[in-house]
Amino acid sequence: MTGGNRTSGKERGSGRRAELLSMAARMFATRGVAATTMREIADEAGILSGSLYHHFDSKEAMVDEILREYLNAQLERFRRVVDAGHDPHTTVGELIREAFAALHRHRWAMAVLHNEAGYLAGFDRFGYIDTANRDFERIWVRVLRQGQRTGVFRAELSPRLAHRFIRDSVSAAVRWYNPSGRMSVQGIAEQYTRIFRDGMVVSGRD
Amino acid sequence: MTGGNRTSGKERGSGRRAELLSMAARMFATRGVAATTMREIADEAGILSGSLYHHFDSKEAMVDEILREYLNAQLERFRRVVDAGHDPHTTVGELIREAFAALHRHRWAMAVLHNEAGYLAGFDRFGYIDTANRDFERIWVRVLRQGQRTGVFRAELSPRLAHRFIRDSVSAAVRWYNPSGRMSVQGIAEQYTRIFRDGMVVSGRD
Amino acid sequence: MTGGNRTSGKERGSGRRAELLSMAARMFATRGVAATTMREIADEAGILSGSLYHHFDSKEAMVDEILREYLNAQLERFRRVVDAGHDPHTTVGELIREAFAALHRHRWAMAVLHNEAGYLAGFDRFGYIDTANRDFERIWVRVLRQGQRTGVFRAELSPRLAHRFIRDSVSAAVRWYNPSGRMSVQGIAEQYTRIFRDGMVVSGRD
Amino acid sequence: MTGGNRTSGKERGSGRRAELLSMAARMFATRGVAATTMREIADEAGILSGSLYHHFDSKEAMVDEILREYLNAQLERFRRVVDAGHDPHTTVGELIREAFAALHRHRWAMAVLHNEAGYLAGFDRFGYIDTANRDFERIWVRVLRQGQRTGVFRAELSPRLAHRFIRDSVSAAVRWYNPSGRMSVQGIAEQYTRIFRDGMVVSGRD
DNA sequence: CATGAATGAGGGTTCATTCAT
DNA sequence: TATGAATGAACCCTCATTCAT
Repeated sequence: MTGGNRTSGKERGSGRRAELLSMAARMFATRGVAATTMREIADEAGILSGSLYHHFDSKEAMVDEILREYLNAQLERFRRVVDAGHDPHTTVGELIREAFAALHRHRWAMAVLHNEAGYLAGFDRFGYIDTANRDFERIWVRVLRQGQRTGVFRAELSPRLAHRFIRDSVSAAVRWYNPSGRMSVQGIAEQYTRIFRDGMVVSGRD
Repeated sequence: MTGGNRTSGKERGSGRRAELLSMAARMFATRGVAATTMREIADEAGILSGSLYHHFDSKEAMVDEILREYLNAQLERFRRVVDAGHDPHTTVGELIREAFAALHRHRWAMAVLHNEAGYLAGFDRFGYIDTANRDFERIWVRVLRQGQRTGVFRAELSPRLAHRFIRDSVSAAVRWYNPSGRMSVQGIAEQYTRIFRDGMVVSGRD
Repeated sequence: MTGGNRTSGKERGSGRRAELLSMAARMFATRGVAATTMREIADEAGILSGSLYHHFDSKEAMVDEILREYLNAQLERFRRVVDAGHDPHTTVGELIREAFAALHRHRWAMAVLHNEAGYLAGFDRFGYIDTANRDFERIWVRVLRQGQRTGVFRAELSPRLAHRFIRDSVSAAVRWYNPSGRMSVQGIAEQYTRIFRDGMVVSGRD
Repeated sequence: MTGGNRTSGKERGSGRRAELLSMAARMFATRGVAATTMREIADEAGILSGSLYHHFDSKEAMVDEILREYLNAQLERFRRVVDAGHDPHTTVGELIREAFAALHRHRWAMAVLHNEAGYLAGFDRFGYIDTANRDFERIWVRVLRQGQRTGVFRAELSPRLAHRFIRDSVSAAVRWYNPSGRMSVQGIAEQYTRIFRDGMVVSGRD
């Protein structure tokens, strides 16, 4: 009765729950969902596999919760960015910044989402991922189109393709990004943003 | 490793073999390796699961063969590109072209490699993937550095990061690229190359 | 075994207890003992499954109590009937009436006893069921034999078989008897008694 | 490829299959379906539990096959009896004879059907049991009504109740009937038929 | 080459039960 | 009395793999 609000049979908000979920997220991201067993998660937590079911309805439910939390939070952030009403150039910069911030904050969820897309597509219950992806795309495409109309972004680029380009580059980085490594998330963000905006070739050429 | 000769007890080069391997590759790529069962592959081929073992030593062996073929072919192609001795700008263009060509030719192998990195890392026998990745990186980094020295590419970019950027963007595209869709692989390649080189922002701004 | 006193560590006689036991009996009867989980019983009662153990030692103990109560009460009634000293014809009629009365009063216990005989036989602790069954048989067989001696009942019938016949017909009815349905327990009893006594064929034929 | 005709994924007609199914039927009947584990069945057959799934899709599928075989065969037999066009008195006699014959032939299936009605009702896939029960009832009720019209059977009896009476008496006998015991199935049938027809009380009385 | 029966390990999940709070 | 977290054993089922035919 720590959290107070009940959802689907199992309580949310308890510290233990969050802890277990975070462990699971890391393992799902690192080894793959199918390749991570409930027993392994339980072992890592120092409990028996059966005890996990006191907190979560199923393995799928754990994945579900991990993904939903990330998707909701990120959509919220993205919406706040576009609602701020900056010019497209600035907005895109902010969106990229938020995307990289997620690389840090929601590292494991992003990795699961990125790595297991095919696997998750096999389950009806994860249909909302597609929906969320379309929501993300709509946000990006709108601001990219705006930028094209105002002459900031190249008119010959397909906004949907450009969105996928950015999305995939950032998402894929989750696989090699090391929070305790030399490259900070800001460092990567700066370099990537540079390429997105101005490319690798020095101006004046080509 | 040229084919036609025997490797690990099972014969190579037979048409049936290639057919089975291609089916398996598609399924591994689409549903995930762990989530694709030997029986499913056999079902798809119209044989019993046990019969697969007349062609391949194990499931891992199938994945192995799929990946090795791709990695060897692609390394070969990349080497031929750099050996041609063009200037860095042209070479990078050619490398990108080859990367996108692989998106078409080795679609499933690329997808498996991209999606299952974490899973495959758990097996000793797939250690050569890391080796190959380092080989790829070395090739890219060398030509990018050359371009920076000759002033073609921005000096402030990390060549290794730039490589990852390109590699990830292309690899991730395997997940949504549809050979029978509206966007041809050349179309995608052109737009991506444009961004890699010149960015999304129209010159003269920012 | 009169109630009110303590038996095996848990108190008897509390209203809550009886309520829980009645719920459990209904569920055991409807879904089967093995197929009814302690959690389901607890859910129905609005408590947690662990809390059931404040009232009962175990699931078996619940079944035990349900069955014992019924068996004791029914044996007691049967004995009172035979102790009344009526003629066999009347006594059998009274016994049948009591059997059908139990169909109403001890509906769930009868159903459990009837349905789960095989399952319960696997437990030592339910050995008393066999004993009780033999007690019942002894009562019936004695009065049936008496009736055969006095010429009321057909001499060629096996009293033990006749007893089983009656017992099974009544017990099995528990499965489709619906207290709020059109057929009252008295109505069923009358028709069944008619068949037991005089058969379905109109007199004078065959 | 022994049987030749395929049904739902697993082959029928193989001797091993029938053997396994018969073992399972006996165990389901004796201990209860829920209380019989796949491992126990496999142990009894001298194989590992996983191997059972080479022959059957699931535990439910085994129960299903056991019940379907019995229900289909018995319905067929009953229909053949009524199609013979005898008078109601004879027909009912034949039906009872067939019912007791099933007690011998389909002993375990009958027991499962009789004992686990409540449990099986929880599964959608066993909905056909209800249908079959209604088919049986229709057959019986029709011939009983006919008999009432022609004056053979007491008019005051409810045909549906009478059917249940007979059905339940016979079905319940499966629980104590012992094929190697003193009482033959014919012996039981004769006594039961006597009661059904003429009751226990000697004619002329009451 | 293919079949079909089997293995053996393990996977997700359930469930009666316990116990500190 | 009740909670909630955990146990531990078992359950149904899956799956890569083997092998006699």
